[in-house]
Amino acid sequence: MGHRAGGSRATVTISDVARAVGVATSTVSRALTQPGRVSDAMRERVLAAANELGYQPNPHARSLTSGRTQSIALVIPDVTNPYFFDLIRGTQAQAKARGYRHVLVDTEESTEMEAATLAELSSSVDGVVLAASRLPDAALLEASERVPLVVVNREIPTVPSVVIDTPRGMVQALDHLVSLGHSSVAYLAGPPTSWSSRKRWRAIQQSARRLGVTAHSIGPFSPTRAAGAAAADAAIRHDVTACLFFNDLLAIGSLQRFAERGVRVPQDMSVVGCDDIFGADFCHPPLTTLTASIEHVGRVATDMLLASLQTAGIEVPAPRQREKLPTHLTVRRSTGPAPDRAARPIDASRQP
Amino acid sequence: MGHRAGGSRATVTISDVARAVGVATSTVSRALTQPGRVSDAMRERVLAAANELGYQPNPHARSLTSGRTQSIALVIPDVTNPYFFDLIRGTQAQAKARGYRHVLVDTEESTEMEAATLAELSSSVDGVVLAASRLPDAALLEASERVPLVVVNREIPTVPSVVIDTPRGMVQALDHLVSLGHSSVAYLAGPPTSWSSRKRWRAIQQSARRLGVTAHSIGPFSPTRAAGAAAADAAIRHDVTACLFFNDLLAIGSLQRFAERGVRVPQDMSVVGCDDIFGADFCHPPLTTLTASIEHVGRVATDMLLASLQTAGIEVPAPRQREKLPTHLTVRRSTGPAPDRAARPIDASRQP
DNA sequence: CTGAAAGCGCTAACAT
DNA sequence: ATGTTAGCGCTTTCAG
Repeated sequence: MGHRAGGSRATVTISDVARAVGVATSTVSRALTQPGRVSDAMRERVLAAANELGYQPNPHARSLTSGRTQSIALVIPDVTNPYFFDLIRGTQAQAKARGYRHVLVDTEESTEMEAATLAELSSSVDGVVLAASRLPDAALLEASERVPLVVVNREIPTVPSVVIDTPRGMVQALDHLVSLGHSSVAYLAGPPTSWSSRKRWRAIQQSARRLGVTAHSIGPFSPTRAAGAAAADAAIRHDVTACLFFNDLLAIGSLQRFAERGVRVPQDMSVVGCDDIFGADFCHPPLTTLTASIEHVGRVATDMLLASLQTAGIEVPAPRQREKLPTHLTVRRSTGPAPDRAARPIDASRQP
Repeated sequence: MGHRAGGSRATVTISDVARAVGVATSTVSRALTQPGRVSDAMRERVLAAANELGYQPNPHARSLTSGRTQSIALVIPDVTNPYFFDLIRGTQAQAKARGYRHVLVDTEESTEMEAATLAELSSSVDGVVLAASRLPDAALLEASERVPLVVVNREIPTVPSVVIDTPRGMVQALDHLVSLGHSSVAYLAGPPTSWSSRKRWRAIQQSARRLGVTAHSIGPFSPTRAAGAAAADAAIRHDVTACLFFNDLLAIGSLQRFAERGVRVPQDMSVVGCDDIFGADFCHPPLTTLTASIEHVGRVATDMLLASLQTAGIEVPAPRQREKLPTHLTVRRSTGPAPDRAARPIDASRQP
């Protein structure tokens, strides 16, 4: 008997309601979904009957005929990463606000799984928000022809996107470090397939040249706390006084390692993270990092997606198809003046 | 033209494949979903053609006829809470492993939204994992008659559930505190509708009586970091030397407040959290807390749900319908010996 | 093992 | 404003 034959009758369909009211199913359908196209009296009666019978529309049947599913998907490489939680929060909140269901898919950093997911999804949701894709541009371009798509932190001509301007943020961070007297910094890079990581390094590199300081790119590292230890070790080996990390997870992971190795943050080493995730403000020491509301990114991406659904097929100037959201440096206690490196080996007591 | 008429032809359906192979649609359907019921040769041909044409099954059509949707929902009160991150991770991972899609719904701590969600979901997913429900038993019982349901951290006769034995954990925590010399502790309670919170307090209360120490229940508090400050203030006012918090979020939130008010943790106040969420190990000081793999909870709940789907309607002794998972105390640096309260006002130098 | 036919529950032209 | 009539894409009896 399964679950459909619970306490009451089996599934109540639209025709049960129609029969109860004594009208055609189409009338019920309209009363339920197109308020203006039936008389008020009729709407009342239908709603009453539907309520009475405990009618629940079957979304699958609805999708099948209408083509709309009233659901969007968020595709991310790793549900484990707190960064994405803020994104989930944003997309989920905005989807719900707009009456859409929210499907979450984790591709586990696998490009194949990502590709397969996009293919499947194209027939089961109205649109996709794709974050931190590991797929090449061409694949994304093709996917965006099959299903409305908004990519996050990726820029591809003609594909709608929302990116955070972290390269500019990295430049600010570098300025901050230079103004603190640092002249040799490291960028601890993210995954090689990460578009963002490459962009960030390029910005740092250029800015370093302009400022006349040296910058090393070290890595790649997995964007995880666990990899933070290796990143910290590498930074120490490169003899820099400041680190710009690909993300907060790496930075937070490094903090403990620095402590273990007797490298004081920020006295001996300044640390800058990126994203200002949950925890960045209460780790020890609290992290100087690039702040942007990831939740906001999720909302903007969702809005962009849903807006494009409205105008799908119609030749209306679609709303902004490309957003670049600003980020700013939040200075906490993990950055400080560069150690006086000359003083240390020669005469540590020079300072009174 | 929308998205269905991308670069190639419009949607490829099962009958396109059938036509290409020169067989009936039913044969294609079988070849795709019931491997054993067609000849191997036929399967090969169908698969080849499907692949060739870029056929993607339409899950909605599939659900409509078969009744199965190959998707489950996770319903939680607040995507914001890191506790649920781990749960999401667990359910999402296990669902995917079993070939199910994962729908995420946030009810925003609203009982009405939770009820409405459960009603809707009953026709759109194969089953629901419901965590931290704010609904009364009766409502859940009824819901579980309409859709396969597994509740997390809630126990209701006849409804499958996965709970973490935090009451027992709280007793351990109290033992730990008593062994450190504490004799007056506070329980900082969660939401009044939280079944878990009530259970925990009952366990603490009984255990305190047995151990001959005093325990106050203070609150309720919203289970958030923000509420941690108020909780800290309340604890200070109640003049206790140790706090058991409903969850880590509250505990972490309190840490900063204690610091601001000059209450040293753990010298002046011991703090115990619950759940061991992301951040509990790197906050300052690292939190003594009750550890249980929430991700594991998610996996177990999902497995239980999917197992019940297999046997739905069939009178087979369903697998364990009730799991109680253990938790254990992880001692970090937020708990320490009780301050020598007698000594302070009288003679602070008594200890040599 | 394969084909024919009947719908799943609903929406969307067409009619009226 | 409402009713009629086709299906959406697929699975599933029921026949062969």
